[in-house]
Amino acid sequence: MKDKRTIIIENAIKLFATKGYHSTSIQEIAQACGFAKGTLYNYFESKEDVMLSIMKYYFEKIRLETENIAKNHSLTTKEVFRQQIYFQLKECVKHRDFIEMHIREYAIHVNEEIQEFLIEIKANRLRWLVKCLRNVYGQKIELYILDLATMINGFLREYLEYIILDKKEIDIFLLSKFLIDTMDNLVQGFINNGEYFLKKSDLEEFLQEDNKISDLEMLKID
Amino acid sequence: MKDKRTIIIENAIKLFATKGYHSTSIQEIAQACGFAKGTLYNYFESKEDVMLSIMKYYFEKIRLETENIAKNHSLTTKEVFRQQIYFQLKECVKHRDFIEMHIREYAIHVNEEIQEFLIEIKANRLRWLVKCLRNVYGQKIELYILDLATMINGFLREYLEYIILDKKEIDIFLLSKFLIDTMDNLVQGFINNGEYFLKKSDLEEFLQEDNKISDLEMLKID
Amino acid sequence: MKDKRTIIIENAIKLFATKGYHSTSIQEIAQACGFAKGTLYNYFESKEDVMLSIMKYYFEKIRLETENIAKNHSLTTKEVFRQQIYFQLKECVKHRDFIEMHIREYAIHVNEEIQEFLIEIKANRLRWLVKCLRNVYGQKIELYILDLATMINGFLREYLEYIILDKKEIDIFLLSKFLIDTMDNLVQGFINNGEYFLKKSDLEEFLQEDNKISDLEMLKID
Amino acid sequence: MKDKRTIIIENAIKLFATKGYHSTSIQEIAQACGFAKGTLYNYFESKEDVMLSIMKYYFEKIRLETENIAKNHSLTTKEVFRQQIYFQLKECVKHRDFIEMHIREYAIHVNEEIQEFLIEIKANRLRWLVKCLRNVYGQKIELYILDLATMINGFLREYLEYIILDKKEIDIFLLSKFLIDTMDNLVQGFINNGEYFLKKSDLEEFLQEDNKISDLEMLKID
DNA sequence: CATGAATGAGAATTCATTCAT
DNA sequence: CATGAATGAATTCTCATTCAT
Repeated sequence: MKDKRTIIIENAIKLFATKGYHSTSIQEIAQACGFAKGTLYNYFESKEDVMLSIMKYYFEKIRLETENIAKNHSLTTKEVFRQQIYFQLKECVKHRDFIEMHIREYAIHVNEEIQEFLIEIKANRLRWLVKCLRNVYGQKIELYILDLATMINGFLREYLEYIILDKKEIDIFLLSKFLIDTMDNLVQGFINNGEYFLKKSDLEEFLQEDNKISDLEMLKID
Repeated sequence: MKDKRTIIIENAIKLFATKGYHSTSIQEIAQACGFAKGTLYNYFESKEDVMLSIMKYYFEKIRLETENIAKNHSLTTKEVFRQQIYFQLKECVKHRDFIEMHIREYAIHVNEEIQEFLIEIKANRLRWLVKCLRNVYGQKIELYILDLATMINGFLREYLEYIILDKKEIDIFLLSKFLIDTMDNLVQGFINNGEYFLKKSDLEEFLQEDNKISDLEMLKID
Repeated sequence: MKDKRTIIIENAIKLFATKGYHSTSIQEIAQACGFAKGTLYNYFESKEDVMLSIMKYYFEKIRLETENIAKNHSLTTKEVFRQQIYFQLKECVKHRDFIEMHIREYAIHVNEEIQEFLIEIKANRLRWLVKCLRNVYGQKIELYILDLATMINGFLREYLEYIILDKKEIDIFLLSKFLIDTMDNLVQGFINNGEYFLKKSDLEEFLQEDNKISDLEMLKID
Repeated sequence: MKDKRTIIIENAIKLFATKGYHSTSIQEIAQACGFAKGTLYNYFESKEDVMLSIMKYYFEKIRLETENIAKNHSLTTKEVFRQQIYFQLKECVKHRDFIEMHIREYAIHVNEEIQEFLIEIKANRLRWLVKCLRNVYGQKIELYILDLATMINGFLREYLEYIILDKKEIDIFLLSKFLIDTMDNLVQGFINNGEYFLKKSDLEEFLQEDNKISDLEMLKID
């Protein structure tokens, strides 16, 4: 049963990425899978459910793969972080279809459940980044930690867009190193200036962990 | 006649932002406007045309408003740039609905024309940022200018998302100053390290100006 | 007032002939006339009324023109008939648009009134042909007169179709002579054989004249 | 599956014949069939497709039936021709709805494909008539063969109209004999006079057979 | 009279979902 | 489980007609 579900998810994602969620019909997905339309409904409750399942499936997949890879390390925390970023980017390119869909139809309006799921993913990621930064730089960046996490997210997103949407051939290894260096620069700058923008209270609901998606807790690696 | 078009655009944008393009029907837009369904078709050729018009309307509006504001200045180029960013953010908040729609349905699949329009907007913005950076920092950052522009974009996008999607009350003036400071940090860091990532050849097609949308040349202020 | 009506009719006929009644919109007719849409409704009650008026207008026009031409004659009845046929064909070519529309959308379903009008036209034409034949050949063909009239109609229709639909360049003068000769042949044949097919009782309702359309009584020439 | 297609075609034809193509909605056809609207779209691509399918279906049906009937004959070529005409008339009456639709909406503007199909049918019929005439009368009528074919067509059309539109009860057997006799008269007359009107070059494109519709080659019996 | 914006009924078509086989 | 025909609600778009200016 897992097998057919996977086939459906992987075909659906491809179609959603190229044609968009709303412009892809169940019929087309079934056709791409080589199944009958009705068969899809034995594995998914609805088209919306396909979408939600895709998200759960891929985020979980990416989380697992990242987790597995980043286990054994007698390395510095910074190098661990760099490797994690590197592998995340690598996974993103590997699941290019999903990421493309995700970029294109960010927070696409399908239903409440998906909406909430995406917010959780976002919050989860922020918490993970904060934890990583804390591991790497220690207490001295506590004041700037939210701004740093936010900026890193923005950078990654922007570069990912070049890679995915504009199909640039980019050296991901170099990019991960470049990101770490840039991060060091920023940290140095923050410490010199003493300035920060975001306060913990600004992102309260993002930062407090609830148990909703403990089973997906994406990217919670260390 | 201009009046009704504007009413339609402003109601449509609100609906697109909250419900998404595909989940909003012409019927609903008409209802929100207090018009009959047919009336919309006296002002727009199709639903797609509503979407494209929205984009042209708002980008033009934002461009014009930014342009007007940033005219008289006996200020440093850096301060000019900060004010421009400040006003852009302000405009984004003012046109919150549009920006929300834009964030949510980035590169949404409507049709080719809209796709191309969005690419032009993106390219245009990159060129503008590059020009600003050159004005502010001069030749010494030429090597890093694409990375800087990319990062600033990512930075702004991420903070905008907090403001728009998560409805944070954020002090935009402070944010603009914080951005400039961060930018200074980045520049300093780049110059110290001598490292860069993006090469001119990577973004060739984005950088070469064509005349397609000279009439919209968004945000080309100085 | 007559003037604008005529402009409308003549533009409408052109459009109906090329695009068909249902595929031509009031908007298009108005545009072709250079009027506003509303203006049409000052001259016609509805689109259906335009169609009916077209038919009345053209049949009347053709009738009048034929009538005028065929007045002075010191000719044989057969030559008169030939000339009438000749002029009718000529008029048909002159009003090619109307005839084309008429051929294409024969008995088109617009409304009851038009339906009835067309039946009257058809009956009228049959009566006229019968009268002509009686004038030309006298009592001896009385038995065969309905078949003869029917056949002549069929012949003319078929040749007209070549001229109008297939845009053949055809010598109408020769055609009228050819028709008369063929008719002579048929008459000779009928008289030799003594056979006929249609009986007066078959076409009763067509043959009995009522006054419904006395004002149009098309083609009632002599 | 064939079954439902047939039900749809037969109901559609009835409605098209009485109300006209454009005044009949898909809804009405579905209702007449006892199906849901959507069901029609499982069997036909569009309303236009229904129309084209009707034409192909009926012309093919009539062709097949005529073909089957006219096979065994130890008869004169003239008698064969008469029987063929007889059966064609009979089929026309049998498929009264289709013929009525065909008469009423001759060359109706639906789309290019249907337009072309009708022209092919027309050309095909002309070629078939020419071949029959040649079989029956031999070389001596070669000069007059196009006029003869045209006239026979006009003749049949006119009488068919009485039968179909005016619902006359007519003895088709007698009509077929009457047609043959009339044809003989015409042939005799043509030969006596030596006159003809249509030249081969006038109908060139109609006469040259192409392979487009070889599979429908309507009424090509011998 | 002339205008043309407004109307809204109605059309064709799509497609997620159901369900009998 | 697999199928795919049937469904019908929903959608976009058209267009004859009205009517205030």
